[in-house]
Amino acid sequence: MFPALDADATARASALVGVALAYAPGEAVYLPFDHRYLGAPAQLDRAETVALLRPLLERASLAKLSADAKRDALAWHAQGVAVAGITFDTMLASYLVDPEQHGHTLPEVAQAELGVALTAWDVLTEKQRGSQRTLPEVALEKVADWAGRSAAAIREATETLGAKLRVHALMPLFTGLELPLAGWLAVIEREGVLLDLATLAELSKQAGEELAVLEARCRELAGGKTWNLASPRQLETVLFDELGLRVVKRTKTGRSTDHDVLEELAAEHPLPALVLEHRALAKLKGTYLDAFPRLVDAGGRIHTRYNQAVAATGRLSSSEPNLQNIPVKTAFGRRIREAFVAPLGALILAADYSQIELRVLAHLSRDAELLDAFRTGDDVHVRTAKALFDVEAAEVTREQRGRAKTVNFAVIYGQTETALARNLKIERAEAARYIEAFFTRYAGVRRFLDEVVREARETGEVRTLLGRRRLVPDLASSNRTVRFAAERVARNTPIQGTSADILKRAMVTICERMREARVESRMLLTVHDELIFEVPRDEQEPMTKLVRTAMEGAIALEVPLLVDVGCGPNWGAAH
DNA sequence: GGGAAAGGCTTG
DNA sequence: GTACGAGCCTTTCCCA
Repeated sequence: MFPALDADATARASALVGVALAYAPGEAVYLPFDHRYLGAPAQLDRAETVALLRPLLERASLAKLSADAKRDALAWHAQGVAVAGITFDTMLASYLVDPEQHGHTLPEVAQAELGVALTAWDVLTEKQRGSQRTLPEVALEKVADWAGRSAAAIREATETLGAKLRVHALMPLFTGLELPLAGWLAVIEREGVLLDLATLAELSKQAGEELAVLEARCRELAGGKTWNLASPRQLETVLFDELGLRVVKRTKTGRSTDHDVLEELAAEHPLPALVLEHRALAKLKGTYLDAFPRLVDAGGRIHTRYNQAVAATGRLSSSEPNLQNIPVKTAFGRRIREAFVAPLGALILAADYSQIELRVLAHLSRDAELLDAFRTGDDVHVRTAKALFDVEAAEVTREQRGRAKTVNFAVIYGQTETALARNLKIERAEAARYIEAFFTRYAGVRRFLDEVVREARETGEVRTLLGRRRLVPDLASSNRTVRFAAERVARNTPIQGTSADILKRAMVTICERMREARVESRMLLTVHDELIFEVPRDEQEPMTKLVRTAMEGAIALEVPLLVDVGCGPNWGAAH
């Protein structure tokens, strides 16, 4: 099926650069590797191979294909090569065709698209307990064979996936949004964000002392017994067997001690509240305060990975470390954000969309009341509160606004009255009344959501405003639980996914404009509806304008998009 | 001793 | 029997 590969050329290219196969030079380059493989295999000269491949990679018409464009761009940048003209990416294409059918790594795509079983990385490197070969330690013939087959699979999959992108009208999203975004994500990841280690150390020390105090008090309350507070199993024994507290909820294997349970039991005994406090603090210490210092580079920066082919709705996810779940809700948690700092002479600029999902819902549903709320600039939660509690805007209490906010989100998530009741800690009938009141006030929203589900049943898919699709086969399930879950997915995905489309489009535009304007500012982080930048002080004003303009103008909706921008010495102060 | 599952916590 | 989308930590359990 494929022209015979020149074994020597294959081996040379593979081994030298990590693993790259220059295939049919002059036409295309297929890159079956990512940045982890740049371990400079010893057999060949790195500079020689970089020199060999550089002209291919830096010329737009030549460097055509890639399994994972972002990784390639990162890896090559480390070699001093600016990859240009990546025009395909099997990972992103597979993700757009069907985001959740299977994973989108090259072996998974090869299996699904071609029925070809590629050797897994862990098999190639003979990973066994405690040991794994590095690429240079793998026999050259094996590496070459692996690289060659991978490159051939990319070539084949590019054909099949390209056809599917066209059939499903996904090409504009692919070439206009996801592919350019991949390159910018590589730049963002490479840049990293500066951490103030002294702040983290101080907070860790405080947390440690507080945890010790909590442990001592818990021990007293448990009758002098010492146990591991981090163990739900042991806590179960203490609470229910030794203290005789009542069982609120069960897990698969025992009696639950989760947050809701402990909150309820707090009314009967002082211990649960202390355990809650301990858990929250231990979480912050373990996940952020103690983990981050180990992850910073020599320049004090921390580099996350933005996964572009994971979330089924089209959102990005962040890992190693996840910088999209940095605490914000508690006072102590917010102090962790203060450790994300700007270097001397610069500021952190944070820009976030105001209520983007509700605005998207207003646009998609064309509901008159919701459109009016956003066009007149009213507080939409207050509007909902007026409907729920039958009061005038001026009479809405904070408590009522908070409940209305929860109801607004409940609708976006397709929540049922049972779940809303549990969430708001009210009777089911009361929750049902809220939901009914919401849909009476926003009648167009109900029509829209019903229509989304109806159409999804017909077509088997839902789409976002930019045409991103998600398949929902479970709408036809005979299992009620499964079917209802699919209906919630069908209702929520166009809203969450359209918001993701908008933010991604803003990211690409902003990065392009920043490059054109030759600013020193850098985009550092993205958190679903928020973008974080590092901005030299003398660029604060132009950057504020650039970012706001691009975000608010990312797409024209039936309602305005509003962006809040703030600056400060750190992430915490920028809001 | 390693890996997977379970339970729980963080975020938009 | 029910909230949408994610990732990471510790403990527990199982197996070689």
